Amino acid sequence: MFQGEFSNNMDDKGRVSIPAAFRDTLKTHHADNSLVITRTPQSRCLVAYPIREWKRLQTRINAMPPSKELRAYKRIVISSAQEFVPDRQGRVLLPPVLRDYASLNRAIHFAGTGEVFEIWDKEAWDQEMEAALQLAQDFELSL
Amino acid sequence: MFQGEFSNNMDDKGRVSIPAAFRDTLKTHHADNSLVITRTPQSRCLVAYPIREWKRLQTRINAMPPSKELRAYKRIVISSAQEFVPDRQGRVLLPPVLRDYASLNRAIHFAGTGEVFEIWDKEAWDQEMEAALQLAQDFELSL
DNA sequence: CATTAAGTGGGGAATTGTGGGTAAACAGCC
DNA sequence: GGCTGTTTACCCACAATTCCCCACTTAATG
Repeated sequence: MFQGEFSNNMDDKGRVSIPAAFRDTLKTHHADNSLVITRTPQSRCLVAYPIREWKRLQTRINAMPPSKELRAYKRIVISSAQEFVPDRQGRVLLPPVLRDYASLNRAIHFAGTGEVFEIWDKEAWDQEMEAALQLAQDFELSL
Repeated sequence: MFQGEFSNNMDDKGRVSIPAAFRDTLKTHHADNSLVITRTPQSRCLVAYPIREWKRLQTRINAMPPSKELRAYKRIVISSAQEFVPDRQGRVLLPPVLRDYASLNRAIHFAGTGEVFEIWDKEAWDQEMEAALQLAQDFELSL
């Protein structure tokens, strides 16, 4: 289970430390410290899957009937997917394609969402938070 | 398995480096570093097949009953197909026919799609991405 | 305080990508 | 055919990126 939020800095070479908490859950729950990182259509951020979860997603996708939307989804999610093994310091080097998509600068924000975790540019995350606040506020009033 | 996306530049002579990751999977999974590159009717991009995959496609095509559509398909896909062996630096020289079809300029984008990979003009790819994003946003919610 | 763990920075070797040079192959043209 | 200009194949050299290691800083721990 990936839980909690963490902020780390990407260095000039494009490396970011995966939060230790996440590396731990990888080790203990997956016995394998590699990650598949890819885009996601719903926001301008990246998603990191443990291999097992990634395979599950793939089989779910392959079981779906073909459609325009599915093709689009595959283009976004599947084609950009790459496997990463953190280096001895627990970092991964994010390639330009992924960096660009999520417009990652120096400050990176990690957010655990259960089976996977998201990788955000800190600023983008903060904005998303603001927007989410608004939405949730209005929502609560109607409760 | 061709996975991940990569961007490289085509030089003035029309040469592009095949991403090292793709050359690797060619080496390891096909023991043969030659590629068949051709047009695809689906989008304005090129598709690169390892020889084995190319042959599979051919046999599938040959097994089909003749039709107007098949003839059109063959014209697009088969006739433009050419075999390439990357040079010592891992590049191929894309001939004008192929370059024109995909309107390749300097910035070239490679996208792995499993058994094959696609070759796009970077700009065209970005546009495709935008469109795909629109389509896929609602779609993902249903996963 | 020493000690451990986490994040960060940087050096150097190896790999990958890019630019060019030269000679062979090819095409068009007188 | 022989000449000429263009394209292609093959080679070398440099630049940029990536990989793998070590070291420093800061914070948490006993």
